[in-house]
Amino acid sequence: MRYWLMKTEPETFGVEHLGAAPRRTSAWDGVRNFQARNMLRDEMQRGDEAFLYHSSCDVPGIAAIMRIAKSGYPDATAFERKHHHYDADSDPANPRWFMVDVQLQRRLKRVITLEELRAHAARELKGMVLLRPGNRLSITPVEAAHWKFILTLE
DNA sequence: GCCAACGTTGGC
DNA sequence: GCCAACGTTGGC
Repeated sequence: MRYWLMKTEPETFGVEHLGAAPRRTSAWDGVRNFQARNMLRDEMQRGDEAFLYHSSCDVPGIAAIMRIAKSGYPDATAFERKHHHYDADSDPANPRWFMVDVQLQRRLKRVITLEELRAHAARELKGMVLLRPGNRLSITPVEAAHWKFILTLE
């Protein structure tokens, strides 16, 4: 089992959108970056766990834990002409973009902020992809040791 | 294959 | 709103 961190803007798709109904799953659509696509398509497996990270907001940070409920499958929004994420170059016979289904496991008791994570960047969280300068990837792998440490901050 | 121009991301 | 850091595009 692997661990991931998935970024989202809370106003667009935050923890509230995942929530409420138990066992509800949501498709993580709209990823239009090849590196992230490769992870969605090739690496993320059902049962993996992922931090839900809120970006572009007042307090960026980790807000919840999700479980991958379904491994990668074609992102159908790429084929919908009217859709915000439409991509004319994605051929339904050979889809370019992929998504996974996620399921909320639990909200964290509090948001673990980017600032806090950065405070440990030189030691406990050394090498964490999220903290690398210039990183913009919306999906990043998380090492098991980092995952555990972050939960101790909660 | 190079690289400049451009668009996007995302913290601040 | 600013801007650095990337990714993508497209001319050559």
